Amino acid sequence: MSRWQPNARERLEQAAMELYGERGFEQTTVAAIAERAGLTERTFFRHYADKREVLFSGSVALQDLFTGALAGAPDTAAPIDAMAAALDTVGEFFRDRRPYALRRQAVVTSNPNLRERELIKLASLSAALAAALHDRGVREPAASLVAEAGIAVFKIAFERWLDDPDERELTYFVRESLVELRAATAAG
Amino acid sequence: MSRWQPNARERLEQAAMELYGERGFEQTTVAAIAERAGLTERTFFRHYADKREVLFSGSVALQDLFTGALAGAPDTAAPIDAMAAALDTVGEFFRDRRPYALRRQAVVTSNPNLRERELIKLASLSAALAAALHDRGVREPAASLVAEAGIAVFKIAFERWLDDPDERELTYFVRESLVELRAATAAG
DNA sequence: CGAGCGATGTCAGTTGCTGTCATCAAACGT
DNA sequence: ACGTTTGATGACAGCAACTGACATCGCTCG
Repeated sequence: MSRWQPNARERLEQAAMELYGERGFEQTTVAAIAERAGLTERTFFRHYADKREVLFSGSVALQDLFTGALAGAPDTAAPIDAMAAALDTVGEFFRDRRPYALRRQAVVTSNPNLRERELIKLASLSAALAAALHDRGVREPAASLVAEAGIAVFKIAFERWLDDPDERELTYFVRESLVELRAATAAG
Repeated sequence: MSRWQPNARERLEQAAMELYGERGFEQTTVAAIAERAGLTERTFFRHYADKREVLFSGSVALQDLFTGALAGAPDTAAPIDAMAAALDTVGEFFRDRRPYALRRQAVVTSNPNLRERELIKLASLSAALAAALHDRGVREPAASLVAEAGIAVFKIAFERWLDDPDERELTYFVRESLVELRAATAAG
């Protein structure tokens, strides 16, 4: 038998989500999270750089999925169409994850520090998408603009998806937002 | 004669900019900023909510300028054209501010905490722009999408403006980026 | 001229976060 | 089979960000 229980990171993440939800982010000490996970405060900081990061372990997976889908689009696809395909893939990914996303979003949006962290994760994602577009031969500033546009569509579609009482799929809102963006920029 | 020197906030901001530039953000203590400004640490926190905020006092002015310009566009202008007009106004605003913007951006981009703060200021600006578009009768999700697109254009144009060895004006890059965005979203 | 206000100072306390060293089970090499 | 190394954790000390409570004292207003 092992000296310690396995899955330390998972336990820390679950304890953090619970406590941030119960008492709020500011009112939760790292010591309390560690205690609920059966670990010490020092060990928390070995797994996560700070108190916010514990809610963002999934962001690398999202980034890999997103950039992979973008790179996997047909070479002949225009940048915006490759982005549309990648957005569809990401929409699929969240198909069964709405309950968790709802709980998590409630915690994140209720605290400015967590919102800041979320925004920098999206900025990192945007930079990765721009790099993937460079690999497709897209030049600046088009690559960065299409990347930012994709992130904007994703952000707004994601919000609307979580708010939707009819529980339509994320893919629906992603497509809706992309159509709206194209219409809005084409006008005038 | 007054009991204290006037312009405490200005002195704190200048001291902070200097020290963040000289030693870096992390290596600068709030006590050191306060000391250079001839004040105490406690007084620093009476003027600024935290160590980062001292670099962002100008963000409300930018937000007011941006939303005011958007609201001031002709009623007949399409949302994207109103945004284009507002972006031009903002471009003008920075005409003589490149030297300061360069110094400040060097400090902000060199520290993740400051980048996070900058991103949440831009998110707040985006929300204000979306609200101004609502006032113009634009509905969701178009309002938020055009707002986000405007911020994306501003961000990318701003970067390119600061990097430009030819020192062309911000307005030039704003227009360039907007044209590129329209071309990219129209394709396909 | 006295009362209250407002900006600052002083001080103690909590908490996020880091450096350093110790511990000990498991994997590894011989 | 046995010593060694490794890797995750604990224990502890310490710094700096931030907060609450109370004191100070010029200035303004009546």
